[in-house]
Amino acid sequence: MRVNDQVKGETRRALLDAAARAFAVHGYDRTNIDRVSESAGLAKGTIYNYFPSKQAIFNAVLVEACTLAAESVDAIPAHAPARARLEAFVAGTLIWAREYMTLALLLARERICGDAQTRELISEGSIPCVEKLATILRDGGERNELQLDEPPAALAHTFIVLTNALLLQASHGDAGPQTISDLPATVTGLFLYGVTGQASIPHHRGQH
Amino acid sequence: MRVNDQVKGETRRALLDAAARAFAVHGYDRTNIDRVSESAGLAKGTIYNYFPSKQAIFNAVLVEACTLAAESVDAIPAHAPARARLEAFVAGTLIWAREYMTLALLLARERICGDAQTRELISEGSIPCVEKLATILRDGGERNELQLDEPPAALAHTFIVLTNALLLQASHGDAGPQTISDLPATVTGLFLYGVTGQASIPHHRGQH
Amino acid sequence: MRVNDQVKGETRRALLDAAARAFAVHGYDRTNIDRVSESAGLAKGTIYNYFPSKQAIFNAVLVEACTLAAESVDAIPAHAPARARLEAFVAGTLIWAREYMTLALLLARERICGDAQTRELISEGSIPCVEKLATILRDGGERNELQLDEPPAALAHTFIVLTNALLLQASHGDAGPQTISDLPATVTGLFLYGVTGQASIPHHRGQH
Amino acid sequence: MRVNDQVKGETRRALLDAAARAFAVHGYDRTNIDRVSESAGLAKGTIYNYFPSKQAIFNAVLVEACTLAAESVDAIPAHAPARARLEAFVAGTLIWAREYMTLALLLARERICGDAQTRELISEGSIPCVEKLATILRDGGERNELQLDEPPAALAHTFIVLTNALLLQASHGDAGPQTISDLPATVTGLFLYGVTGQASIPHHRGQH
DNA sequence: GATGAATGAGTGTTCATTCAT
DNA sequence: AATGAATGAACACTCATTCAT
Repeated sequence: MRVNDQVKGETRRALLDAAARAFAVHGYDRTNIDRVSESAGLAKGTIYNYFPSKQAIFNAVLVEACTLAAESVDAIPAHAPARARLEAFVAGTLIWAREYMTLALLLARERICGDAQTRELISEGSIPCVEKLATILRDGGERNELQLDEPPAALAHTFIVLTNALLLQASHGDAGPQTISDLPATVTGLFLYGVTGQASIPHHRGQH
Repeated sequence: MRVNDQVKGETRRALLDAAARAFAVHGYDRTNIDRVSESAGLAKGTIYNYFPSKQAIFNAVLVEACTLAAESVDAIPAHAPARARLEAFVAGTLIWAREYMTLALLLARERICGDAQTRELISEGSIPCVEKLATILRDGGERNELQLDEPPAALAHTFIVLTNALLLQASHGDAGPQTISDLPATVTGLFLYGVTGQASIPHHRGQH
Repeated sequence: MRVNDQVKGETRRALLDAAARAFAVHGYDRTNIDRVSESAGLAKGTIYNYFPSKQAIFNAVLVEACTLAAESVDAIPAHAPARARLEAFVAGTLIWAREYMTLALLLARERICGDAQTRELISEGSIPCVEKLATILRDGGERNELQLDEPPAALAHTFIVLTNALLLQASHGDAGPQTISDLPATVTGLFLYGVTGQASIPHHRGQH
Repeated sequence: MRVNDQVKGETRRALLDAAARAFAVHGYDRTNIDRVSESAGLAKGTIYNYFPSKQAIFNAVLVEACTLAAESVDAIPAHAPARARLEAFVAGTLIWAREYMTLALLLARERICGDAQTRELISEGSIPCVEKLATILRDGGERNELQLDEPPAALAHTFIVLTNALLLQASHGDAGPQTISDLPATVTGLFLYGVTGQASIPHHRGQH
């Protein structure tokens, strides 16, 4: 059935999409290959022409999510205050999270609650994001906008975990302070200045 | 008969303990009833004399975890600054988390990543905690120690999610800023004043 | 369903019997667990309460076959001419082969055509048989009834392979010289004196 | 077109070779079409342009093996003693077995342990061999070199089974009396005169 | 009440075969 | 004629649950 690469790519895409949906909704264990293939409009066996195992599809979905997440923060202004850059980071993340909500939630969940192997995978896939964030924080430190008690990379990681946790909370609807739209300002504010409302003060101070 | 009741209680306890351990380590789906009963030193069928289903044991474990977590924050000083009370809250949480680490991690995981039904269960079980926290925040607001932009209950929920996320991160070893011992100060500081290092200033101010 | 050892033993027996039948008729690969359990009158899962895997049942069947085969040659006269003892050996083998024909054919087939691991298993299980045979041959050599050009153990092995090959041939119905009843004399005669009909001559010579 | 036919023939050859190798190494059930085609350097679908089914390839391989085996015993001296002719028969068989070892072992295995249909196929393919052998034996009987208690055709069949069993045993390495090189003399000697070492005596007698 | 053998629906995975290209 | 993607029946094995003892 010699088929060109485009068709193959589309099939792969359909499988990844169906898998992402299923994994996001039901989690790894309760997702079953049968229904993934069905939902992709393909036979069960077809999955195994594209991925060697259920775990492999799962990993492929996560890796893709990491890649998209990394791309989503490409357009962060280089010469802005740290706070603005952090907000841009979260805002970028949110744009793709809106477009690929299930994927973003899946990634958030696995990042926080996944098993060791999965977290390791995500860790590796998140290196670009972490580095981008770390740079922002380091720059902020050097310009005395921020006072960092911890290594920038560690803070970056915490920032991402925090963002993901709040994204999940927001998605649960019982969210708390923020709607999803407010997440960038909320997360950044919380991260930088806590919930006490001083959030805007140093920010404005920085703008003076 | 008293003795029988006691024995029954002990059996139930053994089952809950074994289940908690298993669920914490392997998650719901990968935990199997067989091994739970084995690890409790009982026969598989016995579980079904105490719980109607696997899901029921899981729920019982979570409810117990919530109860323990609520008890752990009983001894929070009533007439202290908000920050100190929040730290005491996290510290109390950590004390039981240390003693029942697996249980605490299980609860944290399910609170953030569990399915809707599980989260609902935890939500209900966490009402005492949330109320306690909300009171602290409300008090802090009334005394002008804190400036709350959001309803105290919502902030309380966020505070708990935040604590749990950082607890998980810490437990993963790749933790970031804090060791588990530092969690109370870190979480409280982060929550109240962000990472920018102003953390201690209002705190000390509050102590004057 | 606390059940006594006898019932357990019977279940195990039923499974082994059904498995032996199936493996003998269809071979390892075409035997499927489902039908084995069905044919034993049990559910599929039950098999896995008794054996950890299909391979394990197969091995258990073969080991049992080896044991029975070994027992079948217990009653060989110690002080008879080598030929008579060899015939008694084959006759004993045939008695159990008649009673457990499928088992005997399975064993024969696997001994000759099984894969390396299976043959190794059978080799080990056949040590008692081989030793018994080797002793007969060695004795025959020492009494000058036989002239052995090869080590007795090697000859014993060949003798068994030969017996098994002819048993299989006989069972195929297109057998050739012998019916199954004639196998003891045929095999022994063939092994000792070939097909040329001098079979009885040295035999008698040996008796002088 | 001549060239196309030649190419077709070569493709068919490559497929048969790859199939023979695979079937010989892994057996029918564990051989999969995918790997056969791969090992032939062709696409999976191509096999089905040449053979209607897996079973058909298998059969074709066996038929070819029978043909080769038959050709291998073409050059048997017509006017020699029976023993020499039998040895020549085994020697011829061995020459092709050496060249096509996997094929020879496959054939041996299926001849002895194959299912009814497969054995029937081999039976038919072996008619030339059996007739050649039967003639040798009949001649030997008429010249009083051999005393046959059974129909020559039946003895011929037994002789072939015996040869195949010992070939397999030898190939297993745990062979017993003979290396493969010794097989002609061993098999013939065993078949004619048993293991007692009188093997050569009647032979020499026949030569006087 | 405790037991653990029995159950059978459900799972991930394989693979001979088909057929559009 | 050759390809290899698609198929789906079949398989070994798992496991929550039941229930006779």
